[in-house]
Amino acid sequence: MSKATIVDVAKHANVSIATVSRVINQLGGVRKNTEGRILQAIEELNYIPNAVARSMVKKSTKTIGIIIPDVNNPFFPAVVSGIEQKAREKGYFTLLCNTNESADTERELLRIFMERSVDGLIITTADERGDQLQTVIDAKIPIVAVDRAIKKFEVDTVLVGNIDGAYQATRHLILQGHQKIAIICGSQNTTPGYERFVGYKQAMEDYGIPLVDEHILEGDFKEESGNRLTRALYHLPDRPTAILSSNNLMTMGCLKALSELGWKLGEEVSFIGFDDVDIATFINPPLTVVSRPMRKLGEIAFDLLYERMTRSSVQGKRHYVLSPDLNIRQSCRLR
Amino acid sequence: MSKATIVDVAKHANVSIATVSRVINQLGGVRKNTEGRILQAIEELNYIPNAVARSMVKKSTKTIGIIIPDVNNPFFPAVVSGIEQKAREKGYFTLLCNTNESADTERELLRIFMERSVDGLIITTADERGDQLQTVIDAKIPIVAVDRAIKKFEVDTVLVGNIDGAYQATRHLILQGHQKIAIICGSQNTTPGYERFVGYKQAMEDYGIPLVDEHILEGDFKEESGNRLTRALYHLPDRPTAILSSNNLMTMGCLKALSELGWKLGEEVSFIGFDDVDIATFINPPLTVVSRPMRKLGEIAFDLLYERMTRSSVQGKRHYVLSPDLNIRQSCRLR
DNA sequence: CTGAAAGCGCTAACAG
DNA sequence: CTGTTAGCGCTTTCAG
Repeated sequence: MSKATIVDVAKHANVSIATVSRVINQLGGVRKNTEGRILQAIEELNYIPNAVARSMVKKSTKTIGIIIPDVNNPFFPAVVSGIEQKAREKGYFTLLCNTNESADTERELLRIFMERSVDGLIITTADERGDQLQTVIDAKIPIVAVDRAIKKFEVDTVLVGNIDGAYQATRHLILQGHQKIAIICGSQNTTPGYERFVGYKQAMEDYGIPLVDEHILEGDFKEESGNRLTRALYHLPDRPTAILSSNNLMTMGCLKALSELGWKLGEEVSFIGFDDVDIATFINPPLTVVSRPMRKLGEIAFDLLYERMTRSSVQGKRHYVLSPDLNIRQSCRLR
Repeated sequence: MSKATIVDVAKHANVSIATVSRVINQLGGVRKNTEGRILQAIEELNYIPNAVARSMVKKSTKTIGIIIPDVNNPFFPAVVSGIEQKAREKGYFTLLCNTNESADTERELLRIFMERSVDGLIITTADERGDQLQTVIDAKIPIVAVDRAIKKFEVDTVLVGNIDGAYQATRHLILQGHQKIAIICGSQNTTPGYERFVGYKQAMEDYGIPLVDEHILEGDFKEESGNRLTRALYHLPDRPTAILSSNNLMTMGCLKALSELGWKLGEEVSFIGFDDVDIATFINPPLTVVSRPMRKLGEIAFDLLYERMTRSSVQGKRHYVLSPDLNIRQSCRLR
């Protein structure tokens, strides 16, 4: 009993395959009686339509590709659940792939997506220049950029206010009396990494606090760098009294370092992290963080994509910038 | 310039589509010269083979479906990365879906997988009875069960030694002098949930320690239940001196509860969790846990599936049981 | 309301 | 070595 086809159903119900197709796709215009026979045949033969064949003629796979740079960063899975929920509602399926921040892997993945004819693409790219997207653009496949912009092409984009978030965090620290505020930056060749630094810098300047080179360290958004750089700060002759970490993974590294060094969080050093981490509320003291609306990001991304995929011409590319929230808990103390 | 096909390439290179197909698929038997012309045509036209059309005739999509019950549990993404790496190496692509422990969602997903003709299925089912797999079995699509067995059908299975792990953990506690050992169980209608309880029970019995009903609580593998049940234990007149938590999410809940209650981990109450959590090593004291080889689980799962998909007849179903490790850190104290 | 027939882009015999 | 041709399972005119 291997895989009934539409032909089998047609024979079984004594109709043509066209009619079967009509009822499968609920196109109407079929007599109740015939429809009944067909439904019954489908049932009896355990017929399941072949989506591959359908895609072939419809030239639509009802599949969207999603590319993220790091599965191990909980931020992305959270964004992805936002996308997936919306997608499933609309009958779309997702192909989720991880580049590990490698531009080469991204190219390869993009090619596979093209081969598999995805109807749309949602991407947090590993290379914001965007040349790798040329073929996708040429094929007129809708693209939505999430969290990181694409320089080379005009595409719908949904970001969060990184400058804003970092500014708020830094100001919070300043208003509490801190002057020696260090920042552990993310990769400066990514927009989020760069912008968070900009927000920090702006706040410092606005409040007339001179920047100290030793207090500005560049990590790579991975845990290890957070750990390493926190240690570096600790061993500075002019130790900072507050630290701003540019993402969740590095925050984890920082926290481990603090604990290992015995550098008392909230007492000897104030701390704010970018992105909420699941332990934020239960470590002692609870962590003040800049939180980003992750699911929302994904939902909006899919909505934008969906419009492009269905409505033939949405004029102009849209740019969304969602606001982050400063989530004040107890890891910052007045000086 | 919308999507060149094999026909375009053939015309451009002045050969037949069959020859083009030969070079695309590297079947050999094509004169160097012709091959050159074809390659050039492909280049010039930006031709990308259409995987949908290929699947249609080859009756293989080079896609495997993966079903997991909870994306928010880091255990599963870890298993999945093991699967994906192996899969990608072999040229397979994965369709990853989450059921949220809903048997209905699982049915729906299974149907979609069938429609999309996945070549194989790796599943951690939300319903171990397995009736929902009937159609997949009928279609002779290979299945590998991971972490949870399937009762109704004989399928390749890869599990971890839950009884063993829980036994080791419990014994460790006992040997440290604990008698009042509580267990926060996972759902008892899942094998892992049940078996971990069995391991606990066996150890208790082997060492002649009577079971106390109030010390045996059933959670649902979610964080909230870990939190709630820990509180319940705390308020018991006969408070336990050690707790065994049946999974990572519940462990997080337990830890939060301990911290909120001021119930001193490692001092007033010893603790062992099933599954490593990323904060295990950096909270104070570091957590003793039963750790499972997650990536390995995924890798083996794919290997088994791959054999079934490629070799026509592998005789008999295989069952793997991987050993967990008791990772001793400092959250348990001698009494 | 229903059926016949023409593809969708590609692979796989089978001929030459 | 290369070309011709028959499908793969389904949707979609176009006729009846």
